[in-house]
Amino acid sequence: MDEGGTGARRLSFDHTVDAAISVFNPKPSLFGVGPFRSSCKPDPAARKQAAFDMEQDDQHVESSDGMKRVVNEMDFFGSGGRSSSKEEAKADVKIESERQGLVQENDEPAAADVNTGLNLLTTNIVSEKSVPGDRTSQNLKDKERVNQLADVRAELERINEENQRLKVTLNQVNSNYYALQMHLVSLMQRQQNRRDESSEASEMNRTTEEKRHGEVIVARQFIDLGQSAKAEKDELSESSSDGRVQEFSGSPGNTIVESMERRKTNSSRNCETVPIDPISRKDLMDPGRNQREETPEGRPHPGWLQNKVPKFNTSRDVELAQETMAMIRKARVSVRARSEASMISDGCQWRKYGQKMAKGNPCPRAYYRCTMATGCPVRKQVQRCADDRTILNTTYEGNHNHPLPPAAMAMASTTSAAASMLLSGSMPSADGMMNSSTILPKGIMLPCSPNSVTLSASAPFPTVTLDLTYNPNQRPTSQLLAPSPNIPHLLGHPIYNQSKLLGLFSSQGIEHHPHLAQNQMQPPHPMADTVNAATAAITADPNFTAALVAAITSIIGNPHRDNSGNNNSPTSRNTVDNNT
DNA sequence: CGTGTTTGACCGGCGC
DNA sequence: GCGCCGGTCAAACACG
Repeated sequence: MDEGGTGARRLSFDHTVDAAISVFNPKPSLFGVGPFRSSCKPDPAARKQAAFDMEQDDQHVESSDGMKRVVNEMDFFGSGGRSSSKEEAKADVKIESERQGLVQENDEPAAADVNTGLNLLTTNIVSEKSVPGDRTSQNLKDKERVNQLADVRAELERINEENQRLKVTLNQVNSNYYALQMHLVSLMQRQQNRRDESSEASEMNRTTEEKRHGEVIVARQFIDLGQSAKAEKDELSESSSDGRVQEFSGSPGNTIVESMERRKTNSSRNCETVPIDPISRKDLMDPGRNQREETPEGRPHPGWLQNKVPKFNTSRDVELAQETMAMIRKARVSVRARSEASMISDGCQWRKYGQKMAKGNPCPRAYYRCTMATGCPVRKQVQRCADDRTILNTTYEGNHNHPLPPAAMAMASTTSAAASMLLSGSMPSADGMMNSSTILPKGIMLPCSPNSVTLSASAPFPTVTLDLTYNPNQRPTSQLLAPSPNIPHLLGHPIYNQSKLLGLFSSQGIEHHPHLAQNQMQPPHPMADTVNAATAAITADPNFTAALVAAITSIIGNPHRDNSGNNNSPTSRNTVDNNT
């Protein structure tokens, strides 16, 4: 079919999600909305299609019987719950364009393709008025058209079915992608708190304990996260455990959680595990709830959104969800990174609109506004740390209203997950660190940097801080670390042995610590092996792989991203180029 | 000339 | 009400 049509469908869906996903949504770029959208508009043959792209309601299409049918929008991903009349209306519209294309392909007389196909009976009427000698040939043409129409209808049905499948698959990929982000970032946070708590314990005991159970422990963490999703459904759908299994196994896209279930049954239960707070579990899925909440047609997306997201049966639920969305828009994500450059590179274009001297900090605070799209509300503040001026503190605020370039997806994904976590129920206190130590399995250590994720709900806006800085002198002696805590955790995964990925945050100061780069190349710590094991389990999932590929592509596929729209120092850029 | 930066002025929220 | 402070605006300026 035409690219425009496909683009329209994707655009419609992505627009839905884009409006609902938290701070930085990578999906528009992930699925290439822009090119599709632009490509479909200029085509005159697809003009009607493009009109539907605009999602203008109540467009009237005159059908063959002279009746005017109403087409609300051109959503080929429309759910099966829609009325059949709308389905027919869409089919009619689609057939028109199909028919036009076929007529031209068959090189029929010009008289045949003048008709736009809006009124198939018109030709018959005209033929009846024509001379009898032409009737035979005209009937043949009509029969041929009918045959073509039947073929086109069959093709349309097939394409619609494929669209449905694609829609489901897309939803599942998106859902798994974001769920995994939240899970992993949440995991990082819990690990941090766990580390704080366990610092009192004996280092030797913990070392042996982790060596013995590390793999199982990490696996259990993901298992518990999987359980969390399950438990959420339990609370909401009151389904039995058997029903849960059926629900998860019903769709291929839920294999992440499903695999967690399987691993749960296969893994050892030697680890001490305290059940995750149900509230926290439920809130882990908040972004999904938000996704669904802002579906334009007021109906949920299929796939995980139906499976894992609380259903809003009351206006209060909707109200709460709206409040959550408002919080997400207000939420801020702060990224601490070492950099001598004036600004870290995140792939976006920024325009400085102000600078102020903040109280208590001799370094000025710079205000930037996203200029990748007119009216993009995203802003960020950049300020050096007063204590350590090599640390750059970047605070993001707002939602991008435009597709993000691939280069911006990495940071966007990280901050998005962080913001989602921040606004989830994992934030127990009004102000302070997330205290989840009580819900963590004992002895779990993950390669997160100290204070890698800090949550604060203090006024005026909740803020989550991703600490990408690293000071080897501050490494706790009792800490069992993966190769380098300063390595950015792409989608929650520690990045080592991937030299190309070193460029991701190189402008954020890693280049200033050559030993870190060396460290990253060293064989992973035994604890890191456990992380790798868990990582491998997750990355085995094809849905995660797709999301991860998109993110990695955004990193290594754009070595010159730093040159776009920020004023990083040449040193940073050179480092990136060298690493890529 | 267009674009981005600089910088003083302005505004609104908040605490006293 | 006043002052402080954070955030934004917009004119002036710099740069390619």
